Amino acid sequence: MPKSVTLKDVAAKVGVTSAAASMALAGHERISERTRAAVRQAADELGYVPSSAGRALRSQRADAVALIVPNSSTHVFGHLYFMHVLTGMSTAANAHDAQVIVSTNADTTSGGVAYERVMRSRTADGAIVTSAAIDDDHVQALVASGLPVVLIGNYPHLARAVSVGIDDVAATEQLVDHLVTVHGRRRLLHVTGTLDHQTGLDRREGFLRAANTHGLAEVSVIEGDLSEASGAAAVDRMLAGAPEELPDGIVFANDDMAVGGLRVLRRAGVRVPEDVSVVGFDDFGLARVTTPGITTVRVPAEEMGRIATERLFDLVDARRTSADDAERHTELPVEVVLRGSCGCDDDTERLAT
Amino acid sequence: MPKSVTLKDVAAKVGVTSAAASMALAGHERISERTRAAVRQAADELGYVPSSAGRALRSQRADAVALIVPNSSTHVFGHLYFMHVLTGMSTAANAHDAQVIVSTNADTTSGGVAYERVMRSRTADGAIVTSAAIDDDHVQALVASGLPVVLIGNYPHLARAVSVGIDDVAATEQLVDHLVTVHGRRRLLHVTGTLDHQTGLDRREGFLRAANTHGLAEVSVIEGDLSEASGAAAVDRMLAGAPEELPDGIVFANDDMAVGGLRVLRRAGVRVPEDVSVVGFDDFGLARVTTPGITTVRVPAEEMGRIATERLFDLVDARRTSADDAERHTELPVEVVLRGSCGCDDDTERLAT
DNA sequence: CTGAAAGCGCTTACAG
DNA sequence: CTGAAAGCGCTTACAG
Repeated sequence: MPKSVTLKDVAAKVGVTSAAASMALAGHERISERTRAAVRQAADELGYVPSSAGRALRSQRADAVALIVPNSSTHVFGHLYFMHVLTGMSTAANAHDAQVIVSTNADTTSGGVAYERVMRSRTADGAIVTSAAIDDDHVQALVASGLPVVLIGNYPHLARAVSVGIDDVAATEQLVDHLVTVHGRRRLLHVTGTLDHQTGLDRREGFLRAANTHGLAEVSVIEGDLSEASGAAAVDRMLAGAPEELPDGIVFANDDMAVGGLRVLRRAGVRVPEDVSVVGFDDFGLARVTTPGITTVRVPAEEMGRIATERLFDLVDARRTSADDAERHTELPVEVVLRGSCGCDDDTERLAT
Repeated sequence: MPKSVTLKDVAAKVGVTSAAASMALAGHERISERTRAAVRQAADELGYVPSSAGRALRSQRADAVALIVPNSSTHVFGHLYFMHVLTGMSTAANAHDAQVIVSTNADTTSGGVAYERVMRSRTADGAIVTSAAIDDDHVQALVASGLPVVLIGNYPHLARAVSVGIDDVAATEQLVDHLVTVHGRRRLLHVTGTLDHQTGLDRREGFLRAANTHGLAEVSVIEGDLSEASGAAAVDRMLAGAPEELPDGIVFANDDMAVGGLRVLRRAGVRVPEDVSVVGFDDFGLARVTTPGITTVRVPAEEMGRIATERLFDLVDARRTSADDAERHTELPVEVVLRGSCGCDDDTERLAT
């Protein structure tokens, strides 16, 4: 293995102290222009790269941010979601010359201690936590500990936390509006997400609110868990009902469940969208690919990751200065994407306001 | 922000030196059982977590591994692929109490210097490089530098590199065998992947080899780039040919292109699988969801990530001992997954040998 | 203005 | 056997 080049090596080559070399590379005024140039050249020639450990130890800053993936989430939320968030984080982190650490909980049992370990060990200067359950004590503890954390999603019970999210209630209302207003659907079924997550509650709330607004009498709700299988199961249950009372529209709390639902409907010979309109939520990749394409709400996961990370760097920097108390929650706009599953034209995918 | 607890704090609480406390926590024999217990208790009470920077600086080891994502790849390869690899890496890294760093190249221009920076700065002890182009000089340089690196994929031109991959040639041959033997297809089209990646070359090679084995006279090849759009474009071009010479089977080098191809075929009124059999490659998530489902080869991306990381830790450890020269290349088995797009029964998804 | 020490937190090799 | 220094690589605050 190649011996790594230290600042001392660079300094020795030029004939200055390593302190001087450090300042030279930092472009410090007090080092003469000539010396600075010499040091820079020596560093280049030797292939010097500062040791992250040395720098971190001295500056008390790791120049890294962590994405915390709760152990339950890999299954509950899709791979695609995390990758979008990660992409957004990378963009922001690159802009700050910081590394991105992905922290998955090793064991399902001992749970969230891992969160705090990462933070207390100062491996990362702060963390992004996404898709945490409402009653996740570890997240609560992490936020309460005062370590820099930005949450993705809505956490009304964690009022002090900094977060980035969308308006799930309003977005779901928009979907229902569309089904009622454009496609004349009135017997709607909602298949919920996990109800221990705020998104699950909010999307259900949006569904019920819009149903109420439109005076829909025959609405039903089945609890799902965001998995393809649970979407399929919900439709199975639905089809077991009286034929004349079958819903003419299904609002799935995410696209995965809609995929499972579509499969069951197809096998049962129920035509989508002729007999039943279907809508999903997320648009992380699947909805575009099915036949028909799934009308859905596009969640800007990548932008959420990017903005959350920007906010996180604000927090980290604020610890040195103390310009705290910017806005606590950032809400991003979403778009409804119209495809074939609701009854719109599948070929010309359109974005509704 | 909470002041972080150091070893000195723990030591002070017990009344020993920090050196002794360090040894106590490490379970060192020379510290009495009583002291060890006292130190452990103090550490617990104070919530002590070792500083990763301090430890890394001292031990010359970061306890972290990096996943390097070449800038070109985010678009070329799917999000799902990286997430599978990342999941596998996390599993292995957790088992070694190591962090996972995701390193995306910031700028498209200056390119791969970022690779070496991460490594030379010792932020990570080693790196996994995946989906690198054949002529990627940066990867070559990284491997040549002697820093611990494990490649995912096949790199015949980098004979000394440690790598984990699958046999793309044989897998593609299996697909063709299936189309010919089971479904009687003989006029086959291959839509290639990117030909500056070994997988692209190997899958084409497998296609041509099998076509030759079966004595297929009317085969054609169109170059693609793994994107959905390029799959669609390839089929557009195919459909522009003489109707009586249209292929009766298409072998796409990945599922994304197959998705694009299916869309175009559907719009053109060509029935899949009745008129044309379609197969893809990867099975990272899309192929299961389309209608019909896409017959494909399941690439064990998660396992590749896990095993590559295990190999990487071997390399990192080998630098201290020197038990080098295990096997250079690990080849993992793949499965053909039969779905509806080739003509098999879509409902009972089967795995062929 | 500039040289060089001190110290971030840790662990091991050394001195007693 | 045990106490405490030395040093990993870095940068800033201090002494001259």
